Formats: sequence, structure tokens, C-alpha cells
Amino acid sequence: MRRREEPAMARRNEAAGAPEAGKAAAERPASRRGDADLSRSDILDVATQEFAAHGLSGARVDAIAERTRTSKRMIYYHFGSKEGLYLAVLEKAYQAIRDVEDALNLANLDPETAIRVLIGSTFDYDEAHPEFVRLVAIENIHRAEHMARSETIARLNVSVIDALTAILERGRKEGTFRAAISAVDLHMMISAFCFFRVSNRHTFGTIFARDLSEHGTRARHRQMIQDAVVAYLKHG
Amino acid sequence: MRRREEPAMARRNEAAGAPEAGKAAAERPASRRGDADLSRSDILDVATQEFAAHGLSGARVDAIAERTRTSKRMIYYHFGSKEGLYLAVLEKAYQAIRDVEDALNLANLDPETAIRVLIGSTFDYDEAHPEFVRLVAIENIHRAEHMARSETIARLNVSVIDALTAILERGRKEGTFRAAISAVDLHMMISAFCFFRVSNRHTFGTIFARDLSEHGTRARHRQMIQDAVVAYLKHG
DNA sequence: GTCTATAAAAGGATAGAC
DNA sequence: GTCTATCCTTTTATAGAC
Repeated sequence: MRRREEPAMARRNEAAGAPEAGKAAAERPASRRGDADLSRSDILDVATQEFAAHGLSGARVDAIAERTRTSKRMIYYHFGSKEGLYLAVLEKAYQAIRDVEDALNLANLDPETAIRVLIGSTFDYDEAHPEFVRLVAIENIHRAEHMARSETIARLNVSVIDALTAILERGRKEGTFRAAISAVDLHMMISAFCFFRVSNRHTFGTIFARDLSEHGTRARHRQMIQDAVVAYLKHG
Repeated sequence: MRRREEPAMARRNEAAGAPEAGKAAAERPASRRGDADLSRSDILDVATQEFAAHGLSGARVDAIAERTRTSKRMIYYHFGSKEGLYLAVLEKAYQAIRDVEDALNLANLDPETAIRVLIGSTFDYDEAHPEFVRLVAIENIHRAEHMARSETIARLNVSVIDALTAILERGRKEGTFRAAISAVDLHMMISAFCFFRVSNRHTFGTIFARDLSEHGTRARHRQMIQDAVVAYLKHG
């Protein structure tokens, strides 16, 4: 493997949000400064689609370049290698879901409602972001070796766990919940159902001749997983 | 990525299982009749490992040939193409789990026990056959297009559904089960949990610093999914 | 049926100019 | 920072002898 430790990867973040940036861009002919972020982000979006669609080995760098407003050369310039690009895509995807998790504010709801809202949120996220689900499935095929090497993802302090811990504690204190389950196990139970519906919809749908993304089915499943988890917490 | 380190890996496994197989082989010059099945099955076993390990595009025909007692030429002779081989692998994997499902005999158990046994069986199967789980995950990455074209898999009459239908009916008749859930939805709920634990163990394990295949965790999860489903059926 | 050698193509990566 | 042209390795697939 080429390996050559991560190339430039210069993270020019929004610090460059200088006021004259826009104007400058307008006056410039084609390339030049500042378009780098746009270029990077453009590549990242297209690459997300391509990797999610075909997997790491199935994805084609040429295909990504074609659909980008830049060239293949720039992909290597910005990301160093196909794997470097893949890792960047993965990191961005995890960052996105983490942002949603962080935004959860369930402290003011009663335990059962909080659980239902949290489940609904997870369910809806997976449903709305099948490309995220696919990327995670793909990374599992690769035994999470890229994720393990990523500094960004490695220290994901998953905030759902904190939310779940608090809910479980309140629920037990007021006597609503009886089941002796940890926050992580509960998170797995919820994730499993929401994830599987999306990740396995093709084989499952084919075998049982059902369209899992059909609206009625979706609503029924959403209710089902909420009811099941709550029933377990109360009577398990 | 660099897989392929694998040196020669002295193939020639202990497959000399059949007593006369070794002798016959010794007396025969090279090829001959009857070895065709053995050859096919040998290729299929190795290919299952390779495809499960690296996915459809990640798998290397050369790698399969190397670890087989036959040659690359024979792979194309028997299966026509890489995809043909992949499809054969997939069909065999589904055939195997179907055999297990068919062997389930839950008619004599009370509904709750029957459900627990069935869940335990699904749980144990996925746990014992991660390569099956991986193949299914891979096929979903490819949107089940191979499975859809397969005549064998297309008409899988999944017998778990019959088993679940019977259990649900008995449980409702005798008043044990209250939840209004279909057999297919219930099957999905059970499959989701059992499957996810294996399919996503790498990313999940990395993020939460847990080894999902650890013995204690496995036992706890097995009990957990059984309790959760039963709680839902009874009180949902 | 099986092997060795090789063709044919694909795809990842880079050179070098501007 | 960006583009075009191109190298070169990897990999699927086949020829042809035995």
C-alpha cells in the first residue's frame, strides 16, 4: 500500500471567513484561493454518494471525479488516496449524526415520553439517511479498521448514552421502569431495529415481497419499536 | 488495506476426509470423473470465506484459486464468472439457514417457551455463522440484485414465518399474547437484533469500547432480546 | 477436467504545465 | 489550486496443451 502518511489534508476551516472573501471570489477568473473549501466539500458530497452506493472497493475514483466540478487530480491533491477520501467521508457522516444526537433535549419530558421521542428520532434519522446506514454497513464489512485509525471518530463521545442514562435513572426512581438494562445495551436494542430496517431492506424486501420503505409500513414499525422497548422497560 | 499478505498458506487441507478418497486419488493420475462435485464444493467453501471477508468487489478470484485444491481456470469452468461464483455462494448460504429453520419443531411447546426457543435459535445461528451475516450485509450493499435474479433464493418459502404464525395464534387464543403484530414484523424484530449484534459488532464495539462477542455479553443479550419480545407480546 | 501462461481491461495514482 | 494526459499495477478472463 502506498501509505505515505496523510498528505497535505490542510484543513482550511471557516477561520478564513474573512468579509472580503466573497468579493475576491467574484473578481477572480476561475480557480484561485477560497474555492478550496468548495472544491473539497463538493468532492466529499459526491464521494459520499459513490462510496455509499458501491462500497470502498466498488467505488471508482474516476466515477467520483466525473461527477465533481473538479478533477481526479484534485481528489488526490486534497485527500491523498482513495482510502483517505473514504475516511473523510466516514468522518463527515459520523459528525453529522453526532450533531443530531447532541441536539436532543429530553430532560424535561417524562421518562416514557423521552424514550419514545428518542426512538422516533433514531428511527427517522436512519430512514432519512440511508447513505449513512450504508456507510456504516460498509465500514463493518471492513471490520471498522478505518474508523479505528481515525482520530476524529475514535473519540466520539456518544451523547445518546448520556441521554439514555438520565432517562433510565429517572424512570427507575419514579417506578416506571423495572428492566435491569444498561444504557448501552438499550441503545443497541434501539439502533438494531432502526438500522436493520434500512440496511437489510433489500434482502428482506425481496424474500418477503414487501417494501419496507412504504409509508404505512414505516409508520407501523416506528410505533412497534417504541411500544416494544417501553413494554420491556416497564415489565421486563 | 493491503490484504493478500497471506503467503502460500499450504492449502491442501485435511479434506481427505473420506477413507477411500485418498486412496483413489493416489491411484489416479490427475483428473477423472466424480471429483467434479468435490472440486465445486471445495471452491465454494473457499469462495464463501473470501466473499464474506472482502465483499464482492473486494474478493479476488486469484486469492480463491490459491487457497483451493484446484485452479483459477476451474473456477471459470464451473461457475462462469466471478459473479456466478458469488451467486452460488449466496445460494448455498441461504440454503443452509433454511435447513435449520425447517428443522425447528415448536408445535409442542407453550407459546412463550416456543418464542424463546425460536429467538435463541436465531440468535445462536447468527452468532455461529458470521460469514452468513456478512454475506447478507454485502448483498444488501448490492441492493439484493443478485438474489433477485436467483431462481433458487427467489422462491424461498421461509418456514420461520409459518412457525411464528402458529405460535402467535396459539398465544392469542389462550390469552398470553396481546400485541397486534404480524408474523413477518415479529420475525423482523427478532432478526434485527440478532443480526445487528453480529453485522455491526465492529463499529459498535469500536465506538463503545466493547467486545460484543465476549461470552458474558452474548449471554446477556440473548436473554435480553427474549425478554423484550415476550414483554412486548404480553403487554404491548 | 486440469494446468500454465497470457491477453485484455480496468482502475489507482502521478507528471508536469499553467 | 487546477487541468490533461499517461503510467503502471492489479485483476478478470481466456488460449491452448495434456
